[in-house]
Amino acid sequence: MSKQEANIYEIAKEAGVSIATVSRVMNRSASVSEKSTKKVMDAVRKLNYVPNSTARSLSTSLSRSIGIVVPDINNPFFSKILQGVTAAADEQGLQVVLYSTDEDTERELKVLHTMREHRLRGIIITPVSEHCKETLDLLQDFELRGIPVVLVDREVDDPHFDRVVAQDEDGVYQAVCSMLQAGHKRVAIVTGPLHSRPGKERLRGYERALEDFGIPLRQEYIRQGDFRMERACEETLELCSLEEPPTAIFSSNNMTTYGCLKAFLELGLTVGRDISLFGFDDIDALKWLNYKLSVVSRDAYEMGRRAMGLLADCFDREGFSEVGRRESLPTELILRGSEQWPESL
Amino acid sequence: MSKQEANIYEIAKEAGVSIATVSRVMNRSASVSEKSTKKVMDAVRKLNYVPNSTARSLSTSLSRSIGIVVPDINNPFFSKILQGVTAAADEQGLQVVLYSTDEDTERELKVLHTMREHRLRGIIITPVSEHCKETLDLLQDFELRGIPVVLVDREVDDPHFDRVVAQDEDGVYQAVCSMLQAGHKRVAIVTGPLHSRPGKERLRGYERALEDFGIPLRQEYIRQGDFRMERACEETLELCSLEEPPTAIFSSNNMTTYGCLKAFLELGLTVGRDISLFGFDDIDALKWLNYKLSVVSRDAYEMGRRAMGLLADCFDREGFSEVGRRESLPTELILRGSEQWPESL
DNA sequence: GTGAAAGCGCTAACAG
DNA sequence: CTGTTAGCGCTTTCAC
Repeated sequence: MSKQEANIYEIAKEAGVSIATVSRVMNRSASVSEKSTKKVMDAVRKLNYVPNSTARSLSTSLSRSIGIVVPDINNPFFSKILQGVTAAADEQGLQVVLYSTDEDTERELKVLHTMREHRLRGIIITPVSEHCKETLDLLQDFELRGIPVVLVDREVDDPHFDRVVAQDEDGVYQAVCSMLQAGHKRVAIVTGPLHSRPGKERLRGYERALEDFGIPLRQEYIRQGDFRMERACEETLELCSLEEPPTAIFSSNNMTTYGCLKAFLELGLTVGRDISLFGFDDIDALKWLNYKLSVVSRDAYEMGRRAMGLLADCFDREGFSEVGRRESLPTELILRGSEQWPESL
Repeated sequence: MSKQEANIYEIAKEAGVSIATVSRVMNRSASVSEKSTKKVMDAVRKLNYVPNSTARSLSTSLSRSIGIVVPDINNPFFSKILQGVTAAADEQGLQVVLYSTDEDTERELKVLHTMREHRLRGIIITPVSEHCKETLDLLQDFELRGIPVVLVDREVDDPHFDRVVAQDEDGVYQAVCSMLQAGHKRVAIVTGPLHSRPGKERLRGYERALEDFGIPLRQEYIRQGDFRMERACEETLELCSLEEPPTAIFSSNNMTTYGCLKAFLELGLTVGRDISLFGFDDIDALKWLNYKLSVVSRDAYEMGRRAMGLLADCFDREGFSEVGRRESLPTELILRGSEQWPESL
């Protein structure tokens, strides 16, 4: 019953060499004679030795773990990002420490504080809000301490950080154009929170498309949402009860899309027959159910991978550049027909 | 540009006390005079000091992080568990290190190996397979080293570990009974992998229900799936093309349910009109879309919390008991009508 | 090619 | 109440 962990001294003793030699063998850091190597390896096997990474981190003052902060683990978009990050981190031999903020600024600050104690090598984060001063301070503090930060999807008021985002505006622009081309004149949008880059950019794409088609913006067609189903449902209900309701709606994210669909159900409206709908972010469930919804799609998994890539890059470079790099991934228009002019109109 | 981290010595010097006093103040581990406390706190603020948890871990040989190993981050069931675990861990001041196996035994072994280097305080895992000897060895090795392991949902061939599971058999039994009560005589099941507890138990629930209703089992109605959509779709297609096709199907998990629905779509069958369906695990997307599917539901979030609870419990106790505890959470029958005798039959 | 020894930053006796 | 000191397990000069 050896509840004890063997340490480097025991291996050295067992192998009849010094701890320095053991260390060299374990890290292949310098050449060691074949004879010594074998003796060490035998001892390692015999005592079932595994080096203690905590001690190693302390000694080298270099951690092997990165932190990732997501606002909502359950949203498929973020779990895909998480998947991308963990896959890429694994390839680099890095561990991923997971933190969740539940879209709550208070929790975000708390999380960021505890993260400071744990010597993380770097941080990947989708901040709750883009204008939270305290969050920004904390993130800057990390960089000051030599811990690089990479933003994903959402940004903060500081061009300094590296970031990976999608070309939201462009995607939405094309999506709305496709609706307008289909003959729609009254196109509405349920936006995301306008204090965040994604929310703002998607709205801008919508506005630009309307302008290009010479269609004046109507304030009552621009409903602000919060990327959550409930709110989106309410806004959609109100949209549909306008004197002159829209014939098409653009929904700004996956949860918003569910909200729109829920509202349609309550009103007895069928997409493609009574109204048109275009969503942002593809939804596996709908796809599998063969629900013909056109969407602006992006590769969340790849976004996660890229974020890890940028971070790993920072590790290699000395110092930090004044202005962060910005990886902007393309979006893809997936047309499944729901953008077309509804049959019954 | 203080890219340097302040350490306990600098604080001690700045405050004019010894490092022991600083340590005591930071940990409230012993009483320190008000005067000293204030001096230390001032120094801490001035130098923006944050204790180094790596050094602390090494010194106390007590880690503040636990590892969680999931087979598929993207499956909502596991992301809910993850949510429960992180929430509970957070309350205990513990960090969560995330590992993903992608349902691959090779990756699981690799992950488990790297986990040994990182001094985790405990481990929560849903193993890929229940009979993998190497995985079992590794898990036992953790326990031997004083690192407790808690199993979630799936088990391994060793009663020693603590575990949290759902009462799958019972839930499925009741579900199938409700279909039989509705008048169905030909009820099929698309199972999960039968080398895992969930797969086996759910099949047993199905069998027991049929027996209790005096309906002989028909092998052609028991189709083995793998908890994935594609396979479930194929099996369902075959089921429906039998000479005497079933009038009702029980699907053994959320992905399987998608597979069944996909098959129905291809065949032009509508649930509730042409065939009955009962699923295991509720699906948010379907619920939001007001899709009337009856399901056996369980609280994955709570399962995650319980797992963390059991683990925390192990930390407090000395030594390990011979036989692990087993928390068995109830399932809930959510009847939405899809279990009823189809209209058109 | 190898070993001795000085840290990495902190905790925890042990004296005072 | 406070300071001194010896580790925690490993890496890394610096001699030999």
